Amino acid sequence: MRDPHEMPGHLARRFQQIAVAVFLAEVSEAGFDLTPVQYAALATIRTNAGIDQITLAGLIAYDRTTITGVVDRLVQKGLLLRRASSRDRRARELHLTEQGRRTLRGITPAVEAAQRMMIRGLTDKEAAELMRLLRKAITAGNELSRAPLRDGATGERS
Amino acid sequence: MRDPHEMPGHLARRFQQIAVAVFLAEVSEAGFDLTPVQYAALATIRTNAGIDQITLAGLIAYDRTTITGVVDRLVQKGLLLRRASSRDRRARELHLTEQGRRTLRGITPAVEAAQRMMIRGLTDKEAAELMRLLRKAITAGNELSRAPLRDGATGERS
DNA sequence: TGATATTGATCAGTATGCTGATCATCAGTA
DNA sequence: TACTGATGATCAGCATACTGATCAATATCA
Repeated sequence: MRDPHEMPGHLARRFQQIAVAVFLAEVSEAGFDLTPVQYAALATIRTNAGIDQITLAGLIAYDRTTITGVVDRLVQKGLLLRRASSRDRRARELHLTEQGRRTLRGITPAVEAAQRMMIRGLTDKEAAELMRLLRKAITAGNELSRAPLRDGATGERS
Repeated sequence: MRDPHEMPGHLARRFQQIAVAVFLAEVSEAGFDLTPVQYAALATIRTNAGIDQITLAGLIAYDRTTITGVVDRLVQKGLLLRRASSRDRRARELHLTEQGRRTLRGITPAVEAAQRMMIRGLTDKEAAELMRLLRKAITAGNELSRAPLRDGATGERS
């Protein structure tokens, strides 16, 4: 374990580094300008229209202080609407714009190509096993980061 | 593949997020103030005294523009010496200070505890398989990021 | 040798991600 | 109702990472 290259932490960082690079390359080649983080936020808002920022952060495991900037940039790009909630004046309701919906539809092939590209060295069986092991490790470690996943769909937050 | 949570890219990001949080928690609890990136740089310089910054970046797959700031902060903390090379006046030679060596020795147990913690949900066999699959995917994707790994030990750069 | 290309390092700018703080609002209770 | 605590959002500050540019020094080759 003395060699940093054999440490899980190093491998995690390196795989993530490649994943982001591949995502940006594929998306850019398809003519879009969207980061992995922005894509995940957009896709999550599509299936949760009117969601507030904290709940959004929980659904994709982003830090609450990070989500502010991400939403800022998506609003800036015209892909998102942020408006005050009528029920809770602290909260902001998030909605896709028509351009946001178009962007999501158009970008999907590039995103899926990127997912295949970042595991291109693995067989299908190996790729499936990698996903399974990552999910298992992530589930066990969920509470260890400041921004754990909050599965809102199950009503856990109620 | 429509659910972002099933995408390799999302899993990569989340695992890395947990890995960093675990590292910082363990290291901080042991009384040290060092990031994963700073640790890897320090450990690599220990076994490659006098290395220049570009070579260091290649050995741990950091971007060359990132390494400048990392080295800055390590020098600031008194763990590293950066001095001009006599053979190539463009280059900076990096050396550990005595405090840098002491820090590396003292921090090792915490670093190893962190590596175990971030895969605590897996059996030993599963953990080994996860490492193998990550290494394989990373090797195949090495050239896809701006900061690929350059294995200086094999003399590839000669 | 002299023009050209390459290389080591740095910088400005942008985008995550975090720590810790603040502010307004809401919810619960005495 | 007034107090207290919790919550949604934002902010300042710091540390990765990246894009693309610049500068000085070195290497290469006509």
